[in-house]
Amino acid sequence: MPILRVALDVPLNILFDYLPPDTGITAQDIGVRARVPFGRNTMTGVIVEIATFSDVSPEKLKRAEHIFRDIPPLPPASLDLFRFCSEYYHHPLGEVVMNGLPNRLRSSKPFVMRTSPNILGYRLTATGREADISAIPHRSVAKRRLLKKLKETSIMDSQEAKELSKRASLALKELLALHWVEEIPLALPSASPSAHRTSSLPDLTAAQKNAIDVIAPRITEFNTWLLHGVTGSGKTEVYLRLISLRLQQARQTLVLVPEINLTPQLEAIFRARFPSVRLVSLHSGLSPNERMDSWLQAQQGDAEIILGTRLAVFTPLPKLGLVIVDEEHDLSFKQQDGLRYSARDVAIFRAKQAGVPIILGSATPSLETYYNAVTGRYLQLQLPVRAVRNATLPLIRCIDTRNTKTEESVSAPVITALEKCLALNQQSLVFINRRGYAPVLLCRSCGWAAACHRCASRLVVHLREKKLRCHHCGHQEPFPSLCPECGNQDIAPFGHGTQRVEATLAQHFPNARIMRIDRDSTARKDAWQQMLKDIQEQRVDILVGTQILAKGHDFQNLSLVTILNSDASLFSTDFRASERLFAQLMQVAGRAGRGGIPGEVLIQTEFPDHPLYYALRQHDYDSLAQTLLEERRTAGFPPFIYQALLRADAPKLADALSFLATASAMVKVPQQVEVFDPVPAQLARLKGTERAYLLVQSKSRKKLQEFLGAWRAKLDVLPNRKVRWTLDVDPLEF
DNA sequence: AGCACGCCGACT
DNA sequence: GTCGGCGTGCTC
Repeated sequence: MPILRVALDVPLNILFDYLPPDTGITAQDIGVRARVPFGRNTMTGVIVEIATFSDVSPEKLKRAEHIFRDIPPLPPASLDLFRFCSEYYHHPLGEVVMNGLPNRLRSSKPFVMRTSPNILGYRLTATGREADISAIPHRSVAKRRLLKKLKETSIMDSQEAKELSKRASLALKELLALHWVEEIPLALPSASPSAHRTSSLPDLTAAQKNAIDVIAPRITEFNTWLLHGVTGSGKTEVYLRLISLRLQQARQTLVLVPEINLTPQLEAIFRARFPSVRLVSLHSGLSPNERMDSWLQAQQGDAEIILGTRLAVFTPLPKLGLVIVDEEHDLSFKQQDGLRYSARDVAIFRAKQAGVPIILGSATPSLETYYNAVTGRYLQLQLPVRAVRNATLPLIRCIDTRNTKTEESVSAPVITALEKCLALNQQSLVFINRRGYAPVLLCRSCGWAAACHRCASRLVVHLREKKLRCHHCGHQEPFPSLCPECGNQDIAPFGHGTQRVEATLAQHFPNARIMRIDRDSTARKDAWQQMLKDIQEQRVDILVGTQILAKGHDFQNLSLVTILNSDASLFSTDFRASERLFAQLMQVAGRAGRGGIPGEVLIQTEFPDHPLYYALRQHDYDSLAQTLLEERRTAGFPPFIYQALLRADAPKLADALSFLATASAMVKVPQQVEVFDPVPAQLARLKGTERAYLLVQSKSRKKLQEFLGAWRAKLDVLPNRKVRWTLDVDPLEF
């Protein structure tokens, strides 16, 4: 009797064995979902193995209830990918597998295959053509519009229908029921290479051409390529040409981007270049059905370009031919809870597994990636100049705030530069990476500062909303009128955020059109897209905003960038702070002067001689990267060492710390592996739970992995009252 | 993670 | 005398 080995979404590091259902199973059922009894409930999991025997005693074995054969099974490559992630990140296989599936496949309801909305067409029946539109009630606007349009165009797809009215799908259903309209399958958009637009492609720079010429002959083999291009150097164009190559060979391309924000823009660019190609996007902003549609098209090999955020890295892609990770240095590729994977690293595994190239693109590669490039593990290609004719890198200057007065955190040279920009009708960007009005509310009498009661953090003043807010847990409370400690009225916001800078600039430039862009102002659905449009269409003069502005956008008429307050990160205890600050400033600075008008960047700082600002002024990523790498080498930090954290959360910090101490004491630490003392996390309390961690590191990734594996087995059986723990391999935050 | 079983405090 | 607190143990 065959035994089904099922991966279930439970935090247990085992598979569960089941007898096959009465309907039987076949070898083809590896990789399909099964509904099984589990404890008192039933659960849906994935069959990852079919065995001939079970170690579980026969009387305990239950019978699987149902095998879902509604969609094709997950291919062996996907199961291997999940197994790799489970082993490398030391996370239960069941959680890894179920985390990789769209929600619709995790439920215990069978998935009803509906015809994809894009490929259904509608047309009038004979009855429909004779029907009298005026007989339709006037308030049925959707129905009227649909019928009118159908009479004009004879066939339309559901996409077009939706554009006519939000209620189109409902109206269509009614019309179908009346037999006025019928559904017809439309031919899939043709994917023939000849359909690609080949005329009027942009001219390539020499460096772009070189990059393509170097990669193209090796487009069918695995290599990790670092495409290191300055801001505005046209990395996207290189992606497009390489994708086009693979499209001609009927291969799929997976494109990973750091944020949802960037998908619409990139999607538009890709669709414009490849109008007849099937492109799907995959990110957390989709509805369960949309996500399911995209996933299915990808899994069946119909979608040729898959554009998504980190979660897209788990999509089965039978014809994978190329992987692109844009802005590879971005932190958001690392998941910060549950399965703590790095989508960039998982993507490299996938490329290797499929034997296809992967392109890591960035203007400021992570030091890990850079190090791999200089040591030759990755192949590096440079794009050193901007792609737009006459566009040069902006001139970067520092304003020494030790001897230049600032008023409300803005110095006179910045004001002058903004004035000049306004006079020229060019746009400017004021970067301050801190949203809200002020980062802290202080009592000047007793020194009290408003703090979050659930987190170890200060509350941020949001003056416009008259609220104090915690940026970590979202808690908010009304703005107090007196100090709650001493009753004094002398409480005042201290420091500067986007709201405050916006207010200051509004006073200076009453006639300028100022737009604030941060998570608060872009929270409303589609707000950011609308704001982008306003910027592109020159309805804004000065942009005040956070890092949202830093990423990937082309503002053609933007000539000035000012950076107000970035010194704090210079002397942070986090050894990655400099790397991040540099990347961020380089990205923001890179917004200036992209369209061919000369750009200027002003940085207010008390440390203009700091090597980081020096490198920034020279646009010299390499020399700073070399310096930082040397520092990391001497200090024994990554990439010269491999790290992992054992993280523990508990209501009381002492419990978390003592759990970690026990965990550390119960294991023999092998040669070449170091285990450090438990310490409270940087943000020691978050949403009411105390957090601590323990650092483990080794020069040998293999030794570290072996140790973690053995340790985890012991941790699994360690009684952990009140404490929740996880392993974080290759941690980025401490 | 759920979910039950199980043994000790304040209530109809 | 019960209702219910959350400690401990199990899930094929």
